[in-house]
Amino acid sequence: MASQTVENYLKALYKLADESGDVNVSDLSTHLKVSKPTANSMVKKLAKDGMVVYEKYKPLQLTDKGKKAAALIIRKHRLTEMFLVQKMGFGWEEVHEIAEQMEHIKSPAFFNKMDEILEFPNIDPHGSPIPDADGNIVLPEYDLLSDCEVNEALKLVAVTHSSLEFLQFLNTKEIKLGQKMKVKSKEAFDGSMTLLFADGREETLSVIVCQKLMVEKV
Amino acid sequence: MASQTVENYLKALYKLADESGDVNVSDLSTHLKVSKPTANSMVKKLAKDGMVVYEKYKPLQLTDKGKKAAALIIRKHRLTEMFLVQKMGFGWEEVHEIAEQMEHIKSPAFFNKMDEILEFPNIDPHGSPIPDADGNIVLPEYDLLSDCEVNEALKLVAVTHSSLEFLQFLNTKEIKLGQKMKVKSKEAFDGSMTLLFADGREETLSVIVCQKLMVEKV
DNA sequence: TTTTTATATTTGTATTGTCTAATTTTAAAT
DNA sequence: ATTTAAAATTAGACAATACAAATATAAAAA
Ligand SMILES: [Mn+2]
Ligand SMILES: [Mn+2]
Ligand SMILES: [Mn+2]
Ligand SMILES: [Mn+2]
Repeated sequence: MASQTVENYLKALYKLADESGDVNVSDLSTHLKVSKPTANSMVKKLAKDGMVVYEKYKPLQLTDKGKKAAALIIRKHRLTEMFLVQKMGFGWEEVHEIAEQMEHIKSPAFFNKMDEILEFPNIDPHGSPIPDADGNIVLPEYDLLSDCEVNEALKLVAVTHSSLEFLQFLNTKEIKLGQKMKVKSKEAFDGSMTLLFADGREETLSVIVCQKLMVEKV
Repeated sequence: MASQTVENYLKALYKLADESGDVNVSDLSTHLKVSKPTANSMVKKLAKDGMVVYEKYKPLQLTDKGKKAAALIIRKHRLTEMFLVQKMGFGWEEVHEIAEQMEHIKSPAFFNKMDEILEFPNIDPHGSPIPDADGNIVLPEYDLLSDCEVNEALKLVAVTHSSLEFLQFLNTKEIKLGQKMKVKSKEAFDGSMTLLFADGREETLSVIVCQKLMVEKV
């Protein structure tokens, strides 16, 4: 059974590859807030255990085994977040830190029960897909709000960053997943967008925010 | 913040003192399935941290600080067990192992939410009292079923051992907390008791079982 | 009181996961 | 083509947690 430490490395490798293609030891050390030698020696250990393909000075790659292990941890993380929000009444901004710990619980029965109580959800409270029990994940095809044009009718389906500060900012603006909206205007100068929500509300968001919101055309 | 390892030692010291008065290093090493030198060095570390009063070759004692820390871990354990049974549909025999891991989650908000959802329970699914948020615990005054006499009217209020095997045994006999019963007979020879339940059912239980059941006179 | 046994402790070693400092390799800039 | 900078690796150390073997102490038995 992998230690919590090893599990966190696997998850980090998976996420970094997902976000930015090639992953190097520095990325990993930055993401996990450990020194480069620490990340380096862990990578060698993971390679020895068949989790990572590793050649000195080359980008890191998870093996299929490593990917599956990582996906199963992410499954536990996201099921937990969904449970905390849907069944325990937490806000979407409060659940990440708790899930960060719960994802290491060793009990298939516990997570299966969560899954069942939640009626087998496909996404977590931030719109990220939940891998299935085999570690397979369906990557949804969403658009970045910042790439959308004036007059497009959209639905907010995911946020790509789930920091406390960002989610609290969205809370103050009453912006939630599932909301329908239309792009009213887009500033050429700074990329900021004014959105018209279904309930008539209008909000102007900076490009920095729009780049973190994923939408679907409706 | 105490490590999971340290938390397990504190909890073990608390439980052993509760069950058997004086605790020595061997008891601790047996209970936690570690060698005596390992237990010995941990005890010295706990003494240095003000959790344990320790003098070479003397019985071990938790300080008030150590007792409080232990009680707060036990609080998390028992709240979790209650949540798993009451809100997630687990059987009382399934929850101990999961709670053993969940008790180490660092998130007051998480356990406060559980407490609230459960409407501030006083006992866990096995009838053990749940310490309050300050680590104070009310020790209930129950009787051992094995000490009761013929014809006494009783209510089952707690089990003193929660092993999977014992709880599964009780399940097969459909014996649950809260059930009312009367002692129909008691064998002088082997101490076994025949109980008459409120629903008319009769069960004969060995003294070994009766010594693990706590009752209240009604 | 001496001997035996059980318990406890010390000593020395291993593993995991971390660090800093020094060195090496690769990539980028001149 | 050299030089410089960034990235990666190696070397050496340390804290936490564990063990086995050797030794010491206390308690029980003779
Ligand atoms: Mn998360
Ligand atoms: Mn984690
Ligand atoms: Mn328990
Ligand atoms: Mn535990």
